[in-house]
This record gives sequence, structure tokens and C-alpha cells, in this order.
Amino acid sequence: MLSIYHFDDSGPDRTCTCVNVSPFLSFCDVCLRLPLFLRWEEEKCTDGSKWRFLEHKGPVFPPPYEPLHARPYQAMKLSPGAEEVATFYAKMLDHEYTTKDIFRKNFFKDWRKSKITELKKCDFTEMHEYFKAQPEARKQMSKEEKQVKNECILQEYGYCVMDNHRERIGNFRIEPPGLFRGRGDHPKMGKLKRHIRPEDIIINCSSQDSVQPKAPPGTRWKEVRHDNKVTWLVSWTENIQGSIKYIMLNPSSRVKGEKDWQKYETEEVLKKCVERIRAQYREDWRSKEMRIRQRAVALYFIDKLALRAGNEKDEGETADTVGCCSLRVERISGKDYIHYYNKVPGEKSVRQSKYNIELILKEEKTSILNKHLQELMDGLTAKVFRTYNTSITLQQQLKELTSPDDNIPEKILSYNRANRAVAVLCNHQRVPPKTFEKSMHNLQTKVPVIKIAISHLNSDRREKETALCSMTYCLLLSSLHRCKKWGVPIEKIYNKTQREKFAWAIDMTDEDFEF
DNA sequence: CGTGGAGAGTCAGCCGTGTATAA
DNA sequence: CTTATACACGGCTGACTCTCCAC
Repeated sequence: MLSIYHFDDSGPDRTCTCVNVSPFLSFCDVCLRLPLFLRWEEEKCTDGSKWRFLEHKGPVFPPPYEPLHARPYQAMKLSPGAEEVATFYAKMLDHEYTTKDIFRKNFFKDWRKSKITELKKCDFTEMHEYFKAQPEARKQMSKEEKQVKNECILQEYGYCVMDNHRERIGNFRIEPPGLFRGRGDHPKMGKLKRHIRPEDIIINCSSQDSVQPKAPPGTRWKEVRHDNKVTWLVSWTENIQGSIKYIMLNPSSRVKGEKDWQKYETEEVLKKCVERIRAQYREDWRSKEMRIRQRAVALYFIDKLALRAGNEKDEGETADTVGCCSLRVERISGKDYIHYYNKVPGEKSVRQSKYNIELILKEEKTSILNKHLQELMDGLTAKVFRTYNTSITLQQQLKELTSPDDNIPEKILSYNRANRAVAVLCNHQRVPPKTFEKSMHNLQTKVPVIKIAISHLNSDRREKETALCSMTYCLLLSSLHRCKKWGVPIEKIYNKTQREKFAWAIDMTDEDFEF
């Protein structure tokens, strides 16, 4: 039974009561009122509001910098600010980032508000050693001491009250300052991510009846607003890309759970009409209109290759990564493309129309594509295809790989193998972590016979990781179903966080379920 | 009507930490 | 029993998707 919250208007302290009811029951069998999910649905909230009451304590700021009085540059004394920025670099000395020119250049540019002229002449090793020793020092602090401290902060700042429910907040801590780590060859890597002050913070909460969060002594918030059309509690603008950051609720919360449920339902609808959509885009490959051909091939890639949509981005400002709609001709002839291409035998009409492919990917825009998808099916967007195909593949694989006589470990193994198939579809590829390579090396030198096992180990690891990261909803339900059917403990497949997030799905799975 | 940009929300990889397990 | 290694977990945050609205 799923724990669905219901309103408890009688309580003096506005906390919720959890009652075990199925989301498909009309009424809670204890208080005889509608469960929250359904009530929300019932009352429709057509104005698009996400909540009626919201109260929280605001964010937790990182502790202020404590100067070390270190002198990494020719014994020169640094201001506390300059010294702090230096510590960010010193902490990363072991990281590959600090070997990259762009990283160093950006860091140095932001740091040299001081009179330091050459990075090469700086010696960060002393500071580096200091920080390396920190985990040791922290270990000295007693375990309970740490836990109690953390627990207090969590209890005070880690929860909010939204519509009578005490809900867990996802990230209630402000991002600490540091050096920006972009992904890939990011042109801004190494730039200083500055301190966020209360004056940068926008608070969102109820206007009446709620206690508003207090800014730290001697400071004030940038703004306090009362916007119940959004779900965030706190926001600020980050200084590297100028984008907005938010504090929002935990995945186990009502607002997030409802969203997930909705997505699951969209997948269900797609299942019913996917063949129609496929037939249509195949036909569109031969359209007289170029735009339609473009659209159809883009859609084909998204469907067949589980590509992401991939929006246009500012060149020179952002990471160098690509998706379907931003694929360019030069990339198509490149290795990446061949790599994908080889995985798609058949569908000759796409392959033969070289002319198609070149234009399509160059000019098709995500927004246009999404508009088209919306016409094909209500709620359909590019990424729904990705999750849908993931689900279907997993389900098929599970069916193929599992036999009723398997014992539980065998069933867990086949689950992991099925996940590998899913990973292939999504083209997940990960570099094994460095520590892994190292331990592999040790194995190889010690016991040569073990070599044979190495490839297995390697793939097992990937399967596990994939199991953790390719969570979608039909996929989720079909694997939950399998657990129930074969008596595999759910705990063996999903960890605590995942089980909390998908409490609603775990409950609605029964043995007859099939995606 | 199309487009660009801001805002909101989701996804996913990395990494530190704590714990289980092996040596 | 102690120490070292492996592993799992969860927090963090950059990247991405999608929507909406002003122009």
C-alpha cells in the first residue's frame, strides 16, 4: 500500500497524517476524504497554481571563509578574498582540470585582481597538502557530533510545509563558491563562481498565514515574492552563464510525484499510437516538401536511435555537445555518426536519401519538431520517445532472458543484462573510473588467468550503473512488475531513494501488469 | 506569425563519504 | 583485530528540455 497523504485540517500544527490508501481508491478509508493526488485533480486548479500554502526557512549558506594566511606567490601576503580563490585552485591540483590551458587562463584572469603576474611562479602545494589532510582531521570529530549537527540543520532547513504537508526539500544549501567546472571543453571552465549573498536571493512563499524566512542578521533578501504558479522556494542568478538556480522539493514530494505520474500516463498514450506515428514519418520521407522530409528524418533518429532532441546553442559560450537537431553535416560524415549509423540496418529509404540527411539535421529546429509531435499526440515531446523505447526494450529483454526456473540471483543477473541492452539503445558509454582501471591492473599482474573474467566484470559494472540511471516510468513499472511476479526483493534492484521517489509506482504494480 | 530569450523544471555524471568486505 | 580496498549512496550542479511571452 502506498502512503498517500491526505489533508488533516483538524490538526493544530498543520502537519500531515500519512494513511495507507491506493491512489485509485476514491476515498481515504480512515478520514473518508479524497487522497491528495486525486483531490488536486478533482479540484482541477485550472488557474495553473501549484500550491496554496508554502512556508519554509530559506536556504543554508556555506560557512564564511577562514583565512589560512598562506602565501603561494613569492611570500606575498594575500587579501582573504584572493587567498580564498587560491584555495579553490589548490584543492583541485590533483584534478585534470588544472592541466588545461583554458582552465588555468580563466582562473588566473579572475584571480589576478591581485598583483600576481604569472601562474607558473605560484606554488600551491602547501595549501594543497593542507586540504588533503582535511578529511583526516574531520575523522577526528566524533561521529555523533557530525551526525547531530547535520540532523539539526536538516530538521530546521531541510523541510517545508506545502499545503499542510511537511515535505522534504531537495537542495536547501546554497552552492558554495569555487571554480566553474564545465563539462567537455567548456570555454568558461576555471572561472570564479562567486559567493551568493542574501542580497542575491529571491524567496518564494505564501503571502499570508506563513512565517517568512528571515535573512541572516544584518542582511536582507533581494526580494520576497508569492508566486504559487511555480514550485521553487528560493532562486538566485549564477554569475558564470547568468542562468537561474533554484531550491526545489525532493523527488518524493507531491509536486514531483504528480509530474512523474503524468509522464507515465503520456507514455501509455504513446504506446497506443506509436505505430501510427511511425507509419506517418516513414511516409513523410518521400514528401515533396523539404521541411516535412527534414522533420520526418529527425523524428526517425529520435525514435530509432534514442537521440536527444538537442537545441541550438551559442557557440563559444557553452559546452561542445550535440543532439539530433544540432547535428551538422561535418559531424555526420565523422566518426560519431558512423558509430550510430552502423547500429541501424534496414530502413533503406533513410539511408539512401543522403540529400535528406544533410539538410534535415542542419535545419530542423527542436521547437518546430515539438510542435509537430504535439499535433500527432497530446503531450508528446521528443524525450517521450526516448523513455518509451527504453521501456519497451527492457520489457522485451526481460522476457527473453528470464526463465521461470531461475533462482533469484539469476533473475537479478538477467535484470542487469536487460539493462545493458537498454544502455546500448541509449548509447550510454562511460569511461571506467580511474580507480577501476588501477584495480584491473593489479588483478592482471597478480593472476593472469583472471583476465578472462575482466571483460565480464567490466560489463557487470556498467549494467549496474545503467540500472541506476535509466529510470523511466513504464520501464520502472515493468521492472517492478517483474520483481513482484518472480519474488525478487525490490530492495535488490532499487535503493532507498529510488523506492521513496517511486512509492506511487511500487504500489500500483500488480502481478498481471504488462507494459 | 515566427523567433529569441528568459524561466522553470528534469536529467545525468561526478565525487565525497560512509560502510561492507577482503586481505 | 586492523588496515586497505571496493562499493553503494546521495548530494551537487552543469546541461538539457520545454514553455511562454515579448517583440
